[in-house]
Amino acid sequence: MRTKFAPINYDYFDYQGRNYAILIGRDDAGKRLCVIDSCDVYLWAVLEENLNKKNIDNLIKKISKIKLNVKGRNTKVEKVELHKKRFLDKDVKALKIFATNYKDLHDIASCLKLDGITKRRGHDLGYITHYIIEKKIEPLKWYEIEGEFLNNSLEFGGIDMAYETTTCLKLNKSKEIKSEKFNPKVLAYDIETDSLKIGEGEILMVSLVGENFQKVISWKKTKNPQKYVEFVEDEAELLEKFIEYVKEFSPDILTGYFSDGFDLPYLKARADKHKIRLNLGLDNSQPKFSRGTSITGKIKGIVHVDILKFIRTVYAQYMQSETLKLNDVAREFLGDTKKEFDAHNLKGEINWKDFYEYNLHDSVLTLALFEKFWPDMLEFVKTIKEPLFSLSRAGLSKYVDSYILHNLENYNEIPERRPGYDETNERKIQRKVEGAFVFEPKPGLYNNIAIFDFTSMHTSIIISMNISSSTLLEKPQKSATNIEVGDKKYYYSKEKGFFPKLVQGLFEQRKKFKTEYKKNPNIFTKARSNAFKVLSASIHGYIGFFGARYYSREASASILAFVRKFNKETIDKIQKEGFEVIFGDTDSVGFLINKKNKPEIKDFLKKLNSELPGIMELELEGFFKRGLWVTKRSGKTGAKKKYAIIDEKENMKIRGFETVRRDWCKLAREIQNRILRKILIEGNEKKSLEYVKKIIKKLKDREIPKEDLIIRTQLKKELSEYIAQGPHVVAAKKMKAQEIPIAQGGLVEYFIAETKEKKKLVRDGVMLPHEKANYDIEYYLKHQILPAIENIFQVFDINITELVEGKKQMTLKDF
DNA sequence: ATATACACGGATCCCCTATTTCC
DNA sequence: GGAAATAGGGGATCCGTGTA
Repeated sequence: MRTKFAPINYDYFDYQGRNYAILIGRDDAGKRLCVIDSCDVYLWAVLEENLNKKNIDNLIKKISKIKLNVKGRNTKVEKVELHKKRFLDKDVKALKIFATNYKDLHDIASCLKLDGITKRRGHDLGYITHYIIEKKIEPLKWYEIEGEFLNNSLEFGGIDMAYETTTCLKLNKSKEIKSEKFNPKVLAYDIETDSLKIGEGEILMVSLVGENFQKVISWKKTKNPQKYVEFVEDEAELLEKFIEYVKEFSPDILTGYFSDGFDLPYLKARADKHKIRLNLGLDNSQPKFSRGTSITGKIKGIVHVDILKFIRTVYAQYMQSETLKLNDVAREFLGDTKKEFDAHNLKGEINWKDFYEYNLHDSVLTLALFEKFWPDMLEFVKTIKEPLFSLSRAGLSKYVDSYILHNLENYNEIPERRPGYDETNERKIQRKVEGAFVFEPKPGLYNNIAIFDFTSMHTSIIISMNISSSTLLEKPQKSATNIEVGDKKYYYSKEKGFFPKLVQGLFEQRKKFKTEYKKNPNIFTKARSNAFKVLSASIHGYIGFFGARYYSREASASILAFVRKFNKETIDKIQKEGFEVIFGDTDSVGFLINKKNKPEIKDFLKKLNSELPGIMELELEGFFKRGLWVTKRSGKTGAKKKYAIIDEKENMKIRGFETVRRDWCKLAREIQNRILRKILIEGNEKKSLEYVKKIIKKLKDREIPKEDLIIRTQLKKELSEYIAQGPHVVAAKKMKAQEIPIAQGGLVEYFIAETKEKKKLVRDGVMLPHEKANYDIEYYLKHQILPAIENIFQVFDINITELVEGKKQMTLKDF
């Protein structure tokens, strides 16, 4: 039979010792299909350079005879071929060694420690990645396929019968076709429990939300519930009903928010308790949880997506919100928030109807978030060619790694291996490479500033200077690009390496899709542009990441040395042109334009650009009306990575100041923000002083609401791991004692209260938000407000601390 | 385990010295 | 008068969170 098909979920199974890929997806009528296919499995053995034909033939003969029995499985070398390949930019002869079962490639590789073989590669990709590379059947793309029905057949041990509700096909042929976007069927879910510890409480209700589908199932009954609420007798029945509805809806994707870490394991634990099979899988199997630091829940045939993980990988660093809680993320991306309901305080009277609504709305938000990020996930899946499941769990290094692996054959390259345990540790303990250059600013308030910055600086250096692990030359060459790193000098080949070429491809596509987005802005062009932007920006981080296949400390150090060199040279050139440089950090430079007009500055920029090599480019970030730089808290030197600027339209950009830091209380942040704004708009500090006086009076009169005094700090490690007992550690301990849930990664909230004892330590005054106590006026004045504004007034030669404290008598009236 | 380095700044830790307290 | 306790100064370190 012939049909259209888009694969969503990839899995594999063994039958008679061989591997088969099992692809679950949809046809163009929306019907679910299960496609079974196989591919050659092999690894590469790179040969010594000077082997003659006879040596090679002997080697092939020897290898062809390898037979193994691993865990009761017979596996053998089935075929050996000699190929001309490239490995790390060198021409090599390599043997392609085919074997029976992918899982045995490691054992085959151990048999290949033979004379004449220098490297064994390509057996650590994972079967699914290997399959996609081999067969080019990529996730979420459309194919026209031909195959044979498996109708209760015994082929493959009757696997089609396990997938009883699904049509199964054995694939014969496939061809990619251009077609509409793929629209998956998505179901979001969320549970509410009376204890947050996995499996320790009871599941009170569960909500399910999909297209035209809203359901809350609960055994906590009340009169006149909402239409979407369905009652069951007890928790066991709730679980059964949940399974039933998931099966009935039959989603491609089941999504939750933090569902890997909470909802799915909870459901499984409670099902186990009631001896119910949580048979959500299309083959009626139960979810499987991977071990490791963070749990991952996998359901056969359905892609379980914990949307939180994708957001954390791709968006967290660009987000405004200070936590990744559903409420904050929904507010930022959807403009919607959770329903008001204290689900953690279930003592006393519970308004169940509110609770149902709260539960439903969490799923509504989760689905909305999924839909919001679906274009992004789709584009990433297509770009890195890995299935949605692995994409949604991977970090940026995995994204880059996958992109490289799936593009290697364009360069006839044999893949490099993942570093082993020892190698990883060795890389970790290496001294850090020197990073970027940061110019020390001269504190002050300045007018008319221009800022230049390099476009994708690290990436364009990799491309322009041909930097990678394999283009690094062992010996100096006269014509080669070279760069001094410390007391060493590294040389890079003139001949373009596959890695820089691959990065160039990425970079050019990034430019192309950015243009496409600007011409035709919609969510899909935006997502595509963003996917390439994120990937392109992650390359340098990848090279310096200890787990990377193409890790190179030398390359990373060289890139950073070039970053410093170009930044310093640019600063030099700008100064030589007669401008005063105010700040510079990594890839940007800010300077005073003085009497020069904008076209003159732009001409100057053109001149600078004409002197840059390769694809490197300096661009105008903008003209700014005014900017403020302050001193460090200690000493008189200018503080780096801390400034506030304002453009002609009075858009303010604040970097590094306490205003943008979540571990300062709202009061301090707001005062600082208002002061910065007043100063930047008016060009002086007069009105700000008045404002500060007003606030300090309010503070002293205890008129500041407690909410503005709450300090939020993340608990980065386990409580027991802390050496220093800082205020947030003490607060977390208090929470534990009061049975308020707090775990590693959670946000701790507290305020500082007056204490009777002659206090020395801040932590002695730590109080949780709900605790009743008088806030410590002195602490908030000396440790929050003054530190936040002191350096700003310092610029105008005003000692605000002295004004407030030192001359109390004189200023009593003022304050 | 899951991209990098640079930087700020609060709070505690820890050592030292001077001063106070105790017997 | 001498030993022990205490205060406080200051650098080192821990820690979290920014910028790029």
